[in-house]
Amino acid sequence: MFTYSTMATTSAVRDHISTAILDAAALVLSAKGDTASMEDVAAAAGVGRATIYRYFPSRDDLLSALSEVAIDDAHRRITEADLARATVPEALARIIRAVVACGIKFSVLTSDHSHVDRNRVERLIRDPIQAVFRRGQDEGVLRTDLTTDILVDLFGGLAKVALQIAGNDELGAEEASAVITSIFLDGARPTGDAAADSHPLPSST
Amino acid sequence: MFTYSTMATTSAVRDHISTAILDAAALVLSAKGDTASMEDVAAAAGVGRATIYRYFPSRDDLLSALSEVAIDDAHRRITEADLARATVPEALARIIRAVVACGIKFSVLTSDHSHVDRNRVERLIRDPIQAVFRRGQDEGVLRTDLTTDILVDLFGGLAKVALQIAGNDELGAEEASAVITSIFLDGARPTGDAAADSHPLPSST
DNA sequence: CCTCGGCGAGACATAATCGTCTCATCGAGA
DNA sequence: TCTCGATGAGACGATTATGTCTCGCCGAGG
Repeated sequence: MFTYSTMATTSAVRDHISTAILDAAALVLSAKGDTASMEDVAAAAGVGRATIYRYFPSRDDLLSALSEVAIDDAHRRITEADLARATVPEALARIIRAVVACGIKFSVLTSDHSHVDRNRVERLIRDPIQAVFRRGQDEGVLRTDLTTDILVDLFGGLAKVALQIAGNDELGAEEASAVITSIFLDGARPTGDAAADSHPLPSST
Repeated sequence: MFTYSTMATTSAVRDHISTAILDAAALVLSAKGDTASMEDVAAAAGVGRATIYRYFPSRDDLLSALSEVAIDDAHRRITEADLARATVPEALARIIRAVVACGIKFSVLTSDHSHVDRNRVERLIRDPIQAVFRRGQDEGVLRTDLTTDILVDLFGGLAKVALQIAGNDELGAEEASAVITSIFLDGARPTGDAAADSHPLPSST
């Protein structure tokens, strides 16, 4: 038998340290890439290298856990965004806000070479987003001359830029998401001042 | 003394092998990230590992040479695009075409963690592109509520998407560049069917 | 046919990292 | 104060990649 108080404190502390390690890992990985060593992570987390192995048995386990946390965080924010009950433009803005709020963790999911469960990302994150785009096309708010896949890719590319300029403090999170939504929906031409040049697309694929 | 013919053949062969190694390095690095080993590169290039060291004394030298080649290639294409003599929308399309033509090599320049001379990239590649955006704003073709820096970043994000969908063979190079240009300039709303939702931007920073 | 230069294969030493282990220390709780 | 558990520091062997070297091979040119 053991005292509950002790266990409670301990497990709370464990969670705290575990989170610190994962955050540090996200930071270091996004900064130095896959070549970041366990010592780098330990230093960034302010713990000893051995401590990391007490929480994550191997490097692979750490990376997998990080990926898991990133997916969960992104999924939670996407779910809370309640995309289905917002207008499409508002839903797009919420998606960007969710991505920016995820911050560095989100970039873990977009870095090709790591331990990311692509199927989970697809199902938990990309699918609900893609649903917004499909709805946008159905409602006539989004172009239908491009596949939803490509629209999602384009929006995703802009989302990464939002992450970057919000991380650089070039713009605040709110401004950044407004900019991305505005550019994606209406483009970079001065508002209301369209035309002046024709850009025919090859008829839809 | 030595025969010219021998030297000529040899140096031609050397150039050929050197290029093969650099191409393989670009391919492997973009696929596996910084963790790619010299053996990976050698295998991809179809040469022995020792041969790489005969051409590039160290791993660093290989990466630096690769970066150099990538910068030169991108710079050459940007220069040949003759951006200053095209309309802004046409210039944007040419930029995307140049990026897509660069292919995998271009992604070397955008991968944060490597031996890229940021100043050279800034001066040789980003500056001429930024000039197009500045001109676009001056001519009233591009919004002025965003800094040119941010516009370039946004366009860059879309350029990477172009690279990706062209690499996936989802779209041909021409289509991809047309799509990106069109989305960037006019957005994802159906053409001519604007309105329906207001998205006020915070007044320019 | 013979020589020669470069290539592939692989052995080798070195360095870095991983993963395990031990030990001294430190703080929380009895 | 004393005990216990977890931490940080660091030693250790194992693994892996780097960079150097040698050796056998092959194809080009004489």
